[in-house]
Amino acid sequence: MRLYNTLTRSLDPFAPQDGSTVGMYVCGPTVYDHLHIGNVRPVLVFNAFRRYLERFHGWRVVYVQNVTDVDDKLIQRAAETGESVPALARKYTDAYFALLDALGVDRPSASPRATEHIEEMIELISCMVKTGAAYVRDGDVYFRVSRDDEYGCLSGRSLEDQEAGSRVEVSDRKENALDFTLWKAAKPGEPEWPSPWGNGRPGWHTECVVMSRKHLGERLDIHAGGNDLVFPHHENEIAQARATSDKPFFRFWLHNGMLHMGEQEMHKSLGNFRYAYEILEKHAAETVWYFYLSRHYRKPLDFSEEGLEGAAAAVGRVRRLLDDVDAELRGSAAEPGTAGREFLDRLGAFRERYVQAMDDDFNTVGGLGVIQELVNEINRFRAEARDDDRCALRAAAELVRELGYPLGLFQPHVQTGRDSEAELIALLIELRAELRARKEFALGDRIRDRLAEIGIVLKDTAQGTIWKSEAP
RNA sequence: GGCGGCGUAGCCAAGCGGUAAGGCAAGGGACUGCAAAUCCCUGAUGCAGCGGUUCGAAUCCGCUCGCCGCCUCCA
Repeated sequence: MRLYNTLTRSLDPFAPQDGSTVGMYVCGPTVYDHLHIGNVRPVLVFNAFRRYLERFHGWRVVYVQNVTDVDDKLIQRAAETGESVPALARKYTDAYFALLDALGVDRPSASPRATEHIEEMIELISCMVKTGAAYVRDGDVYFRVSRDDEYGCLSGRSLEDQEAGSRVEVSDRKENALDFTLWKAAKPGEPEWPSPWGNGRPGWHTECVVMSRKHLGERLDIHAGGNDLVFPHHENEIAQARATSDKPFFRFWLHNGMLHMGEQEMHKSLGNFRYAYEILEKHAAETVWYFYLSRHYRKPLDFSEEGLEGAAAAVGRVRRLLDDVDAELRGSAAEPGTAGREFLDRLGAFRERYVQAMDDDFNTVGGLGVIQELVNEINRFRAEARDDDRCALRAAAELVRELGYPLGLFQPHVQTGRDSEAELIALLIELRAELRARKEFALGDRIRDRLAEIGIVLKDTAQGTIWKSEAP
């Protein structure tokens, strides 16, 4: 497969270095508030990516996503609400994991906290101070960008370029406006840890270097995050990695596009944001996945209620097909005839085209298109297939579920009903068929209506009446 | 000022030099006692505009117009 690599600015062929395990690091949340709908994009996109690598390439994926639980924003928020920083961090860390669960997102292989790696960060910073890659000023420590010839290699901007722009505020403490903070001296009341430079806390850019190395070791395959992190965050990570080791850092840098509200990027400081949990109050998780993955991950995505409704309709059409097939084939176990086998032979091409799209820089939109075409194919077969071929629909439905899995779509509902329930419903359907044959429609409709009231929906098809239970 | 992105039918959107996927919405038809669902049919002679390269361009190059992002914490 090939992936667009921000580091090389080109589509590069990708495979894990050791041939079997992919080490992946995705920048996670700063837990000072609930995740907003923009934060959800990398969570969904890279989780889908992880699932795809595991299921369709057979690679094991070690997926690390950090939790930043000490930071200026957290301190500020705590001061506003009167809570302690750790309490605030715990509260929103819990909310973050609850959101992952609600979305049906897999838990990361590891979710390292910044506060659990203070010692290691101090070690790394000490190393940079020792070699002159960093310098100390009144209890603060800064990275010295002038010592790094390759600074700017990720974001494609030279030091000269940026100084010319000079939008960066010049601090009298820094040697260069672009020098960034590695360690920040604590003010009274702020969270603090002892260090060789006095009490303080680490800067944001150091934690990801320490935690990715610690949890991935040599498997630094992919580093991912929003494209707003390219500069300065990821640039600064690379600079620190280069300053502290000769070993190569991440080979692939993947960046998702921003979520827009109308014409603008959504941003808390603009006040045009919405919390992610609000969306789940109105829409199923599956709808949310479909919406986010129906646009290529590198492009900006316009958030809209209409978009979500369109996604819900698209998901619903596939869901109904799968539900109908499940209901129709309930209990049957036969071998398809010639026409059925021919139909199944045609299906392989859909899987191939799906993989082709997904392997091409994770083109989930193309993948979704293939699934929709597959659904159309199944529907056509379903409309004309003879009875002894219909069992082929089961394998077709399985294929839809297989292709949908990485995208968080079309997985079977948890089965809650009991066999006796199914038998009772079958009995009622039988009675209703008898009544309809006698043209006693009023009584027949009453059975259907009463069942609908308790969540059992009947549908009369050319192959007889099928039923399914509606999720409450 | 530097770096980068986007503009494809009513709406969303793929496409990466070989003759415009897919979804949503809409209309017509079939099926049906009624429901619900499904199936079939109908769509861009054209991909912001103008030039250029090519046998061939939505796709490459140049210019123009419009929109957006990063360069400061931000997914």
